[in-house]
Amino acid sequence: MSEERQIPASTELSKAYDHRDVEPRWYRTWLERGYFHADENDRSRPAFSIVLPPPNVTGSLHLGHALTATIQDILIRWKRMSGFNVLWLPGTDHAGIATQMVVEKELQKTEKKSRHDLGREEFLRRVWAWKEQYGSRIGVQHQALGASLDWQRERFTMDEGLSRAVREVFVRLWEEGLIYRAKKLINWCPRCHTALSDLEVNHEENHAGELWSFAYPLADGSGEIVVATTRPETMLGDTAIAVHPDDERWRAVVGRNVRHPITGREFPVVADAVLVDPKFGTGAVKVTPAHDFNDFEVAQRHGLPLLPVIGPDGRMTAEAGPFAGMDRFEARKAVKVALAEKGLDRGAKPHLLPLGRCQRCETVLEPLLSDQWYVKIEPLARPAIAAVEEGRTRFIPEGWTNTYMAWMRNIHDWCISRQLWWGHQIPAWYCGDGHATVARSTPEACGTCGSRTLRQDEDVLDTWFSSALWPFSTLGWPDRTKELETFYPTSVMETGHDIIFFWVARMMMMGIHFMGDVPFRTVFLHPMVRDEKGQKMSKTKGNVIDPLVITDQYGADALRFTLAALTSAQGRDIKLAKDRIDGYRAFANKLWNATRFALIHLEGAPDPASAVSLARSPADRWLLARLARAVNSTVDALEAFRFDEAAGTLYRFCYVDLCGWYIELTKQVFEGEDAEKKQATRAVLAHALDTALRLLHPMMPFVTEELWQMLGQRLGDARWAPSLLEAPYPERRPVDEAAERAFAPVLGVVEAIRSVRGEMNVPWKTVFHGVEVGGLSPEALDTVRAEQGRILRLGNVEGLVLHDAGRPAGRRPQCAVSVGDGFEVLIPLAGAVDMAAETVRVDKEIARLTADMDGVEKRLANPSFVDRAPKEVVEEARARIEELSERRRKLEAHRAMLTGGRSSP
RNA sequence: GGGCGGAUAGCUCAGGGGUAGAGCGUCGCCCUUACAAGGCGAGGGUCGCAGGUUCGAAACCUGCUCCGCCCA
Repeated sequence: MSEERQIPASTELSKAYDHRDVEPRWYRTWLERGYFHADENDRSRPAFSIVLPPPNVTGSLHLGHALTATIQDILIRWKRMSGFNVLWLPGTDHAGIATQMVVEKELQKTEKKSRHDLGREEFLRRVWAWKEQYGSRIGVQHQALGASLDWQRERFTMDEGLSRAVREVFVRLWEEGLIYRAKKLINWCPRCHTALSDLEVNHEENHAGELWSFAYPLADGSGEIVVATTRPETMLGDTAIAVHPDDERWRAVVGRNVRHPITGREFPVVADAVLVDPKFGTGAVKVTPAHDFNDFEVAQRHGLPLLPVIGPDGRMTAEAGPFAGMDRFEARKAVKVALAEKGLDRGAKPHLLPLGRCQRCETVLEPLLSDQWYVKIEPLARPAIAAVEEGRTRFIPEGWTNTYMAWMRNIHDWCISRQLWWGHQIPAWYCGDGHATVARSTPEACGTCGSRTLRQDEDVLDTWFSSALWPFSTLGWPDRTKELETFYPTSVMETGHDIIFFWVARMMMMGIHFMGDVPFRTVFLHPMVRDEKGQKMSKTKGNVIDPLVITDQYGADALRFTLAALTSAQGRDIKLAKDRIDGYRAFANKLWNATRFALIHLEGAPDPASAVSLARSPADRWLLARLARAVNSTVDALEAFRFDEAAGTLYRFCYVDLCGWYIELTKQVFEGEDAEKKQATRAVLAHALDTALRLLHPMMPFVTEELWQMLGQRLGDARWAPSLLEAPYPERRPVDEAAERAFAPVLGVVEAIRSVRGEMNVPWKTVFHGVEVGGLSPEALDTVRAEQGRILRLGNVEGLVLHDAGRPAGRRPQCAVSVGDGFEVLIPLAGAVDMAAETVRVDKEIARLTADMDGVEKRLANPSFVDRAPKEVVEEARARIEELSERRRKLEAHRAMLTGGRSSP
């Protein structure tokens, strides 16, 4: 057991915490002991499950992923410690286009070959080899972050089981009529040579282009129609001119023909109220149905022919006549020249236009007419909308519900075929007559005509098609597994809000359709991580940060805590500044040193569980009350996904209450002779540290585990768990508010003394002699008397004079006075400082009190405030005035004394 | 064009009708035997602008300005 504990036998800790030594050691240990592995057969405990949204296997994690991993791991570790049967399932997706491109590029570089040179089979072998070699990078990164993922269940969208799920889903949807094949306009990337779904298009808002006008002559030579375009080359595929039906200017030409100035084709002028805005330009619009989505609609409405003039490679087709074979952008220039030569150029002006680009390669997309496979979305979307309306799945922050709904209600059919090799090949086979046979396994014969010469569809499915199945395919579907039974629906889907449509929406549709229940109960959408200047991180900007660089430098705990502290449930973007991470690295060091202090003094400590019963001193009871408050608000915060609040609460408790006050207060006890008091202090200190480390563990797993083990060893507690992962998470408890109130005067007196010292620049070494404390209530007097040793210590005071309850602290020249709520402190300064400085200090304090009073008095002077505000508020204001004026009165008396003292020394 | 956020201390952000907060940075003092990756103290804000509701607005309402995002 002791060798398993992984700690040095010595209690001599180094002065500073070094994450480099601690982090890898613990991760290995946790893994070896199987803490991350979920038990699908354990139904005795409630389940809590998260499937990690699969990152792209070719990629490496960026800070957005680090945030995802951190938040999920916080939830997972918290729930695991809270007694849930926890599953956190890792994996990656095959990222069709991205991976294929990476391997193609590599192939081009090293062997000067294209994938076509290799052939499909050999190329795929290379992709798999590539995946085997580099696909583990993401796992390494997750481990460095401390993610407690169940690696034994790691999945990949292209592995055998998931491929079976993909095929099953495809065939079933086909059989249900929810998958179909059709020739439509789609977004096409001429560089990647594939169709893309709407979501894979990057829209550039205001591309600086030009609006160029030219004239179409009427076929009968009786005039011309001037139209404007941002894409002159498409005029080669025009099949109509459209005008608005109510436009008087053009009414006469509707139904007549124009002649194409280059190809000589004749086509009609049509009236279309949807497409044409009569206020724009001449009010006449050219119509290119085969290369524009709006024009395509016009063609449907008016029965116009579709004339593709640009091919899949972005070059002009034979239909483009003299321009055939020319690149589309070359053709743009050439067409302008050709029309100008014919005297049809009517000028150009600068114009801002929206432009669709390929998400992968930034190439300007081409709307292209082609045969593709589609999922009919509406029947799948309807139940997915209902599930959210009925609250079966809930979004946090709630605001994203609207985004989800809006998209789901306007959703188009989903183009799922991609002209790639890397991916799930579509399980459809064609015979010589073009009949399609869709099947789970390679069919013998055509389902329509029985032909035995079949060729499988060459296209593959959109990667997101397989990702959409992730919440159940990873659990063994289509088999009915224990895993599904135990862990589906998953508890939380945690991802970025930019991914609502890609993952969340599609997983919802597929999960409901195939499992009969939603894939997750809660969707938590985290903010986007930006750099410290607020810029989006992107490869092109070069501001992407590898989480490993950060964890090396600052430690995973510091990075995790920073990310948690910046994640409010408000959804604001995170600007990640290094200073902030550095600050939390210091926090880890603080915990380290607090534990180091504890280890020195905890020898022979009683069981921390006895802390509450042993604690008697006001300081002990005060700390336990503060601890209870910290426990409660941490648990509240975690339940509400308020990671910032959880982090803030724990940071403040550890820094301020535990280290700043309590540990300082214990020094006086540990240096003293009161054995009983020492034992109580040890119990409280050990209990507070134990509890704090448990509370912090989900956010800072490494340093807490290391310290907790040391604490356990020091305490010699045989029941101490071998890992913090097995220790129960602290539970909500009542807060001893009386203890907090009772101790306040002690804290106040110390602060008053320190404040005088600080403001008057009295060095710490200068001891204050004969400090008097007065103006105390009987109860406060008892507390201050019981804790006076601590005041001496924390104020560096010798000889504390406590006045009887209710009696003031006395008035003497050569003193500083501080008046708080329910106490006053008199500090003899003779010889220590200049009395003029004290006058300045007191004047400042009086001015502050006066300003505060003015505000409250103004309110009280308003009769309608006294009349109409709630009684408690008015009472509070009155009490406040009382207190402030009392304090001011005392300070003024003191000031008079100072002035007198100075004039007659 | 439609929609959603945001604007609070020098920076990064909480707060959400009743005394303006935190962290970091800044300034001053201090190597105080857990920690200089530290301690103590201090300074710093007409809560984007203009109206309105209210006894009372940073918060609620309306409009505006700027910034960001999503959708078409």
